[in-house]
Amino acid sequence: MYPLLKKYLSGDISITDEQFNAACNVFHLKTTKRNEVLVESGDISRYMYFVNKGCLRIFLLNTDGKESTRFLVPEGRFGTSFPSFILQEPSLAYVQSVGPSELLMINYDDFRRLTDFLPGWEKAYRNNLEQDYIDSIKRIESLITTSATERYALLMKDNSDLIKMLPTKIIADYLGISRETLSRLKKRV
Amino acid sequence: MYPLLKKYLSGDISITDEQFNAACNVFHLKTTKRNEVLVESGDISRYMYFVNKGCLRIFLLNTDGKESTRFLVPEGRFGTSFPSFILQEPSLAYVQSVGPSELLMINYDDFRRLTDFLPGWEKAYRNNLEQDYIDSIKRIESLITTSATERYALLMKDNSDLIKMLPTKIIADYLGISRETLSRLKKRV
DNA sequence: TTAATTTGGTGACAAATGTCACTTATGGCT
DNA sequence: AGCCATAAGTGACATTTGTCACCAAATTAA
Repeated sequence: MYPLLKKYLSGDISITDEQFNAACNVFHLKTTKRNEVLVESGDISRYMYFVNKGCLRIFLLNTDGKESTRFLVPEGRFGTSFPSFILQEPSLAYVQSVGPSELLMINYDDFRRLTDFLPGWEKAYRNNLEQDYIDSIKRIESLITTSATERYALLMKDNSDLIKMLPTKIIADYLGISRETLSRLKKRV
Repeated sequence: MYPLLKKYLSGDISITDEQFNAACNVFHLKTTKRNEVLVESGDISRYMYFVNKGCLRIFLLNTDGKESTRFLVPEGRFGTSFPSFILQEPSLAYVQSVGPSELLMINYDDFRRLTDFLPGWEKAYRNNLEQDYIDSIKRIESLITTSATERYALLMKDNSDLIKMLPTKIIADYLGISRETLSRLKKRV
């Protein structure tokens, strides 16, 4: 069961089925519908979600009703409103499944205790954090150094699968531009 | 010596002078001049720098010669070209000290081994990573959700000390806008 | 299947920001 | 102290992007 999760939790070293099963006890399966909201803005994000199938979206809603996508979490990765989950304080962002999804959720205390079951987790978690941080640095760089056109071209090159499966409006607010602007970029590029 | 570093390395638990001294052996003091470049784009960033005095700046240089500041590292924090250091691959960014600074540098292998000397480091490092990641998420949010005017107002509120000590052009490319635009914002806000 | 809703595209115009050229002010260095 | 290089400010104009209104296409839900 859940080979993606097992791979993710193992890190460098392989873990036994017993160890993995013990860890699995603290994960709960949640099946979501399209556009289902898992965390509302203002809630404390109590769970970390592993995307076994589907895709999560973390987004902000400003006072004018405009949405901005902070992150997209593809299959095989953990995601949640990270600042809220880690600090256990109210979330600015919403967490939503963009399509019908299969999530494995784990609460804060269990997440912090994962290391008790899983010998490789301490290091694997640190590596994942480092990689997520690096990804976010690259996102910052693209936002401060490139125009919308370049950002779209880059996303198309690196994440063409995301572009294919997600509606334009989500891609647009992930890039930090309006739907209309993206619509026009598509013609030019 | 170096109370700021000791505090940072300790994390939650206090460490003894002996433990700290052992750790100190792998740090080397470097005194830099204003605008001194520590890592060139294309180099592998071999050191993590602890800012004991002064301020570091991590910036990108595009083909037109325009600079963009990815991060500013204040006193009492670690900084380097993080993706390059962690992955030990060539850096896109430059690392520079904005004023005369006092840095404590540690090479990659020693950094990875810090945990051998310091009982609290594993956890402290993870906490710092989480916090740095959260900070970068907030930066992404401000870049995708707010206008230049709002970003400047927010920076002035949260980091007025940085604004005071750094030249306008650095603040401008940290915000991802041109010097001229920032100049005009200052009058309006 | 159909009706309703959502999404995507486009024109016209507005607003924000960038670019260039130039002047003034500042601050580092000898 | 004084010179020089760098930084900051500003006007005019170009470019990019956003906003609004509207229609077409696609997708969802009944």
